[in-house]
Amino acid sequence: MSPSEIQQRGALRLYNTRTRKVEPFGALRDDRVRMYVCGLTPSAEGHLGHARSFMFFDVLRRYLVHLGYGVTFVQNVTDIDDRSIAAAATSGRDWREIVEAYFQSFKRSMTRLHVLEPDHEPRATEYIGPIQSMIEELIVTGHAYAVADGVYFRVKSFSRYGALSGRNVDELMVGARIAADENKEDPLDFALWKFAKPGEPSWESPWGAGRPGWHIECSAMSRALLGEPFDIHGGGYDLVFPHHENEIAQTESLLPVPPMANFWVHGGLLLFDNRKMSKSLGNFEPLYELLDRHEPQAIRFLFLQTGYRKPMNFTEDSIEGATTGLQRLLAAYDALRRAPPAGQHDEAARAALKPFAARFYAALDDDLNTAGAISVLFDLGSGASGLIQSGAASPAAAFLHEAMALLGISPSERSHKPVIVEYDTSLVTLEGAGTMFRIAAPKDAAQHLPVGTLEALRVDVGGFVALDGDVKAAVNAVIAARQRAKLEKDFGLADRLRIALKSIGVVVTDEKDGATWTVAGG
RNA sequence: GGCGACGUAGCCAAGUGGUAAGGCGGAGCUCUGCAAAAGCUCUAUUCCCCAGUUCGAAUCUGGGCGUCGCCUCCA
Repeated sequence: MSPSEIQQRGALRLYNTRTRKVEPFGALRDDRVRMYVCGLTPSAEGHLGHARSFMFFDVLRRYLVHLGYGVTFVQNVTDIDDRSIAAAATSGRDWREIVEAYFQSFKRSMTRLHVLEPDHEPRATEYIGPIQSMIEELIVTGHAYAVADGVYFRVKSFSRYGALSGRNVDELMVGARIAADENKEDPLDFALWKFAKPGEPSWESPWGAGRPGWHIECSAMSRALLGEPFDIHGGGYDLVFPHHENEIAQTESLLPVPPMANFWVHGGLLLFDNRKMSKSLGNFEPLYELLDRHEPQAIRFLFLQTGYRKPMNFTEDSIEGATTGLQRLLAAYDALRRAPPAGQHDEAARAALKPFAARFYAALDDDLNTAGAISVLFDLGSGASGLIQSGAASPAAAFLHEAMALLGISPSERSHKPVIVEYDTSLVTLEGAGTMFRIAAPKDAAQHLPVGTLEALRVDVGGFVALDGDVKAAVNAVIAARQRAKLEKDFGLADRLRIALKSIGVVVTDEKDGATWTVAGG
């Protein structure tokens, strides 16, 4: 089903933190959406909270592309900050090495989660020039000043300070958690440039050797890569204040006409044990570890079943539920895909699908209600047998594929239907109660597959599993032998073979005309 | 102390004025050598509590209780 039949690009509505309303979304110019999403500060391993945020923006990006926009997606890397310097000091390693290691680990996790690569991934240290120019402009225009330990932004010089986060500058003082600093004119002022202490990494500047403060890199890099105003500025809710408030102050102080960004979009935080998952609180499991324990696509599926703006509590129960649900949905997709092609009821079949597609896209248009959209997919999955009978299997499968692709789910092959070949059960023996599994492929000599071999040969293809061809043939041969045993009513042998396959991670599922097998997940 | 969000079945969760989506789990049935999968059916007279507005409220207003977040580095 072509989206254009039922979709109008202007129907997308998005919550805008800047106005605190859900508003119709449109590109500012050229049919191109310029978006900047605050990325990682790689001074520690990424965690699931990062994954939630970046997966959401990934879906937003995919949907904008789907709607026909060109999209320029920028995600920064704040590769210099106090914590990576501190980590370098305690570990004795170079700070660049530490940052690079965490960043590469994070990138691998993003790939496993099917998060698309940003178009630009600028690093703060690569934009020292533009950062310094911006600071210079702020000094010249009276919005910044240099003192003994660095250059600061003069918060009181920007009248709209606090508008994004709904804070009142006078009341911010009362909180008493803002450390007074003898150098600063005002406790609220924040650093644009920090002078280096001995041994710290630094760059030369007109004011003194040092490094950029947090915030300024985003103002400078978004300006350099997207210009102003751009369409969407995103990040986690915890960035609303002070990070995004400060970005606005820096950028808009130099802008004749605000705003810096049309839409400000913030993703809800992920809780773990009902507490915020956070580096500073220390309550998180490294992302790469979690991805080893759980199917990455199931994590994605789980997250998309909660509204992106809501705080969400991650539990083992919830990920198990999502895993099961996703498997069922993909099973329905497989059934639709494998159904015999429809006859000539093409138009009727497409019409049968239209209500599903309409509901699906209506949900996404409504502030990216992915949870509602997924419920439509489940409805479609439940009705799969009916759709097959009415000859709508093919367009239904095509629609499901498109819908899941939008959500970043790859419904690629996950099961292999073996061809039943010539077999000879005498070639199949079991040794050591399933610890050693000797099998013979139809033509080849016997192969030995110790426990764990298949696991070792797993190849991740779009999150699902394909196997090396020889092993696949071998497994098919065993299954063929089992089919023979079943035909001969030797159910004892059939069961032993199934148990043996299971012991090496292969799950056999009988069907009327044969059997399919999958490699057990997890 | 200031600001903000949230509270829907055993669990997760959609739904912002019209009479409770969906998922997981659970129960039963069908199919099946067995197992699994799949299909069908059932699983909240009710949306934290109280008061109010309304013909009508989970949805709006006021009050209360609870949980969480931001105000300091944080996706």
